[in-house]
Amino acid sequence: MADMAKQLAGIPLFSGLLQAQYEALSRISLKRSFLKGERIFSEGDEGTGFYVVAGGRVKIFKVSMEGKEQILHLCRPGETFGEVSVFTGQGFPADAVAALPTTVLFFPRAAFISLIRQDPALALNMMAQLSKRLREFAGLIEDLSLKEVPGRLAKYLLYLGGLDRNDAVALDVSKGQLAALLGTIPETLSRILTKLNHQGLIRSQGAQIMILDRRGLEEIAQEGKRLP
Amino acid sequence: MADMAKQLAGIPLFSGLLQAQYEALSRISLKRSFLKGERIFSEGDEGTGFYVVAGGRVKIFKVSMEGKEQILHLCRPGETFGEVSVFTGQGFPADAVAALPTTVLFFPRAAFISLIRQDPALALNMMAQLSKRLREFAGLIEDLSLKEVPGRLAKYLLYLGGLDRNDAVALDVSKGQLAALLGTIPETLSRILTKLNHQGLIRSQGAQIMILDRRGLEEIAQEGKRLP
DNA sequence: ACATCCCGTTGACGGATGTCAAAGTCCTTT
DNA sequence: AAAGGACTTTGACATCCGTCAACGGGATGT
Repeated sequence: MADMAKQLAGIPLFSGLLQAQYEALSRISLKRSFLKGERIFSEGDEGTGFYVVAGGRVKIFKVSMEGKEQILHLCRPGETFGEVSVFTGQGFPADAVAALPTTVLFFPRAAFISLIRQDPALALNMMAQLSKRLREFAGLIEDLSLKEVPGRLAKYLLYLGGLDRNDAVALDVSKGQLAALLGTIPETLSRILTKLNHQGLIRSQGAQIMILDRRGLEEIAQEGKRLP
Repeated sequence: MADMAKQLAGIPLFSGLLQAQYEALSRISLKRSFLKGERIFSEGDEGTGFYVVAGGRVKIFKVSMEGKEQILHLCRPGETFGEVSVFTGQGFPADAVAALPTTVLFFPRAAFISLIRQDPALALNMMAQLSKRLREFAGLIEDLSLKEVPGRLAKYLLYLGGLDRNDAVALDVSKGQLAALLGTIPETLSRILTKLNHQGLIRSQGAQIMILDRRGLEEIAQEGKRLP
């Protein structure tokens, strides 16, 4: 139980809480594991609580009638998902599937809310979490509506390359999933990658991509410059 | 001061609080008014607090390099905006402009946070507010990515018509703004409205629109049926 | 080693939508 | 009433992107 508390302390949502809170949290939480591809919940399911990713990765997404999917978020360890329905009382707004072998902690709604009532720090953390997600979504909406696919891809590559100021980046998702993340389809993504290669902006080989011209990518990502 | 408290009680964010909280809220809030078209804040501005619409309407939006705008949300009386930067501590994630002559209440960040620490009900309300917005954004992302413009328009018309089960709806925004809300441009919106008229699904005349074929609109909105 | 399958790539094609230009309409102002 | 301006509509056009189809390659399992 003590190491459980230590594990919880490393999660942003639970940072800076009192010791008693960690014990309470570990008491109410349930550990669940999923195989890669296994569904965690579906859109519309009743939300009886929310989740924190302990290990693996969880894909939150919407699916169209024709089967095309738009990824809303890829949750990595320490991130939460399913919180929305805890506070609105409605069903989950999207689907959740394990994108890798995944372990999550589940926090039942009622018990968690009563903890929030007791500890304002937990409430503030949760609000920060929701706000961060809201900001991300606003960015995604902006990208989908105001940028073309090359712009979104360039932005993503720069994001990957900006993490460690490294020009050699490795895609951490399959290209099909990257397409769904960028709001397009694998064919289009493949064509644009080819163009970027041809233009000398990147050199890509499988999931390994070298950023050759940062400035060029920035022009595409920010100013919407066209690819010849 | 007493009527101020009464006014606050009508706002979802502040529902169900203790009397003392209403007094505290009115003490820390600032009333501000804006002319139609006046800017309330810009993306990136430091967020020193958040707002509640008292009267009028506030447009929250993103603008592309080329000047196209995507409306994220039209805030009506009782709704909040600018909360995200209160909890993330970063700048505002979008622009805010008064879409009508507008009055807002401004709540400075530090004072509001200290109120949250004192009243879990306020915290829970705020989380519900954030969650509701998150759900909306998820829907907008889904629409932008997975639906075509006719689908988004049909959904919007059905939304307007569904409020009072009335088949005679009146657009409450200009067509240019509606286009920005749907993630398109006025020309495209105009063409699609013409098509819907021609198809006998609606009969539109200026801002007045008669829904003639609900089922037909639903097919377009949900199943992505094409317009001939 | 071979077959199979999944993923990614490439090509041909069409449709939806943004761009540019111009005309038309409505409302406000003078 | 006339004039001006903003909003809306319509047309011609370009292009991005999704669809369909076929191919290639690497991984897995028999």
